[in-house]
Amino acid sequence: LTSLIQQAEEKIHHEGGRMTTQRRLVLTALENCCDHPSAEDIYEHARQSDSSINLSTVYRTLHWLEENGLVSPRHFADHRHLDRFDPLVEKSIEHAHFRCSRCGKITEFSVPQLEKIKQTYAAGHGAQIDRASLTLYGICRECQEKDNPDE
Amino acid sequence: LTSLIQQAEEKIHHEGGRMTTQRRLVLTALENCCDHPSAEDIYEHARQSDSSINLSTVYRTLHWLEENGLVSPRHFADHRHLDRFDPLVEKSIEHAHFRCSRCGKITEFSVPQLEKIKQTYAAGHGAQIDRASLTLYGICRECQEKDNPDE
DNA sequence: TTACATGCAAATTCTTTGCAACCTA
DNA sequence: TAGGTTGCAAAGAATTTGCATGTAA
Repeated sequence: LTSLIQQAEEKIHHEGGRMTTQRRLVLTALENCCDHPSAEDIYEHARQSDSSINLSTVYRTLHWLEENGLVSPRHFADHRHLDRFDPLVEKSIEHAHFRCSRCGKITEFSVPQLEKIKQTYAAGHGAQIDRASLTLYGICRECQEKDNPDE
Repeated sequence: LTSLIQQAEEKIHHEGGRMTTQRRLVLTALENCCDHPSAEDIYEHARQSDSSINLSTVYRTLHWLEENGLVSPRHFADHRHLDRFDPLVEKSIEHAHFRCSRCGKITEFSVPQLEKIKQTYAAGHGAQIDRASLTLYGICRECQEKDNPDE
């Protein structure tokens, strides 16, 4: 298993891009600074090695890494940026979502295993679980067909 | 099963609040406008009935509904507001997260069922799944103990 | 040498807040 | 009538963009 930096280096060169000090710093921060760092966390960590690095560079690098499958963005329910809402009527069945990364379409589906997963975590960690959020990301059938109209 | 508006009406009165035209419009929009509406979607939908409604009212109502368990916020990976990042090395094991709504602490855990869930969806819908994001929300053991120090 | 990347500052987008006016119970 | 709610406008926060300059290959 190769490291994040090695994989990134390979991809960057493969695309005709360049490995820079700043990109190395962002990659190092991603691995070392903390679990689930925010852009700001990464910026602060990188800053300790090179105080001239800029926040926008961190954002640009993060986007690039994401597009190339080297980081996975996570969206936790903080207080800010609550993007989408589902109305809830009491005891409505828990559902999950699929989101197409190409066209953005969101599809709901039910996941019988979810209840069990919640129970298992609750039992194992003594936590009280209020709700679960499961989203799959990928390419929907329609978008795949658009990509390969001949098949 | 009672409707969202009925449940909201009950809760509002129970808390000494008031049912207003604007709140009714937001609730109606939540049920009718589209799946997974954004605050903006709800605003636009509500506007069609009363063009004087304000976006900040929509946000305030949405927050209130969320605090009272009547809507569930969802966080999809759009282009904006990518809050947290996980580095990914190829074929790293898929993990899920628990986030305590009280203290904000995030715990990772593995979910053997995830692989199966992805495969099932892919097979059923012809989609290509790139990654999954599962987060449980609730109260962690520590925070529960703080709430009930006597038990 | 020549694109590609960067820093900087300004622009955007999304969300929240203070406050006087308004309206529901 | 009284206190919860609203609209408005301005403040905040997080993120993106344009452009001249710097730099890896």
